[in-house]
Amino acid sequence: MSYSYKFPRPALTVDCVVFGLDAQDLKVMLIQRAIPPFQGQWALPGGFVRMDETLEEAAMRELREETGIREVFLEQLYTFGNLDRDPRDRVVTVAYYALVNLSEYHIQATTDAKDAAWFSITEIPTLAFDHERILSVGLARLKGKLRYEPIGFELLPKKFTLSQLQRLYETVLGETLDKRNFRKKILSMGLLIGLNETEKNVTHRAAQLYEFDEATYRQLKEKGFNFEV
Amino acid sequence: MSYSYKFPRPALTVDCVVFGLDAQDLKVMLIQRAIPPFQGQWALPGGFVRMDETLEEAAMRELREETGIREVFLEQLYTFGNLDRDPRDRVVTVAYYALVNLSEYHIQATTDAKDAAWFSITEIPTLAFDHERILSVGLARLKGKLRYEPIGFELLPKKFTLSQLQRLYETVLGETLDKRNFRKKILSMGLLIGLNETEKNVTHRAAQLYEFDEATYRQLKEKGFNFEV
DNA sequence: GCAAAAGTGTTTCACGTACACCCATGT
DNA sequence: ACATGGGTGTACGTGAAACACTTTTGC
Repeated sequence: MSYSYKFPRPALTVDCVVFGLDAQDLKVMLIQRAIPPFQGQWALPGGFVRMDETLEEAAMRELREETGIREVFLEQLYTFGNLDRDPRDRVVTVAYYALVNLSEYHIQATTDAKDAAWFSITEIPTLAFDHERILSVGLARLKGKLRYEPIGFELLPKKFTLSQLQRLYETVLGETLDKRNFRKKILSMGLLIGLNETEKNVTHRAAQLYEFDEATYRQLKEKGFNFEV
Repeated sequence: MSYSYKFPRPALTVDCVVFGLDAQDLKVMLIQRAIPPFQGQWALPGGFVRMDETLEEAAMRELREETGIREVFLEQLYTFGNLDRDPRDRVVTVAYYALVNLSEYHIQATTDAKDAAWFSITEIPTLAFDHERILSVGLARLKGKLRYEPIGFELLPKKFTLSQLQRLYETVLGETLDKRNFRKKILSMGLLIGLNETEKNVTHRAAQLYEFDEATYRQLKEKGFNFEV
């Protein structure tokens, strides 16, 4: 191959920290490596960046190929460039994090040859490369952003109850919130559309369903509004 | 050269958005390119990542070589990987931003062959590559972080007056702040050490000097304290 | 009728905000 | 003495936090 700039080049990969939320806790998608190095170990989904795709496209493609996930919230996290990340070669990786709605979306455990599975954030196995560090940076970012940007909705179905939303915040942030104060604050922002619809198949009083009002959020944001929970 | 992973590789560079503050306004360090592409145009300092250095080391080295700057606050900003960033080749760049104290530190305009100069943030010339976009992302980050992390002190001399600190916030955030409220808030955090020393060579009443108490900040931070202006 | 979660207001306190005058220093 | 910024306190209003009982539904 021929390059215009004649310098030795690190290999460039993308890796994705994919978060999902189920009734129990926060989950992360991992894949079991089919090939060395770290063959058989669990790792974040990811792979090499091709010459004809942007970084975000590469992250999307790897997610699709390895986990079947499409059209999710995806945002760049951090770029890791330590010298010893990969035992074979110098590899720099651009990490992304993704938020998926685990309830609507029963993701195929396997699309590629590898195994893919959801792990509770409290039961993460030893990971390949420096992926434990990447995961912890991803988790810190999720916690940080959840408070002042409305990204939590990406983890819920389109229609959700206020209790689901509250549980989401409690689970991710690791603290309990007061029900009345939470509802007051969330509803006072005027960013939830109350539907004439309630939960189904539930063994107690059915709760009202809501949708996040993305259009209104964008308008408010332009005017300097700050989402904050 | 021989690589373990046989994929074509994008070239990898680092670029730095270096901010400084003088009596007038916020400044950015630019260098004039000595070689193509974009020869003669202004650009952010930066260059290729070597195989034996981390990304942060590369950013530090480029700063040192091109501008003479050492030992500054440096933090990763974002990684830019569009296909058309460089007309000659696929180049991915990891951008950093740096904060320097422009008053103590009279930076050599030229250390390398290129010209280096400070530009007011309001008078930025056309920049090479996608550096205008990188700069705008850097500025947004600076504004965002200034509010909830004590990074502003990096732009001031070690000993500073409260008015200097307030002017810094006003300049970067682009809004005026109430003097009494600003002092009350800043001092109530207990993170400034009041010195038995005042300004020198000033044509009016000399103001008391303060230092940022980094050690105390770190302790408070561990306990969950959040800096916020 | 009972279990399980939904839904609902008020009081209290802390903090943010608005605001104006005297002081010290150098020329 | 005058010009320039340094330094200081209070009153008010908003929003965060604490807190408990009734309602609905399925079993």
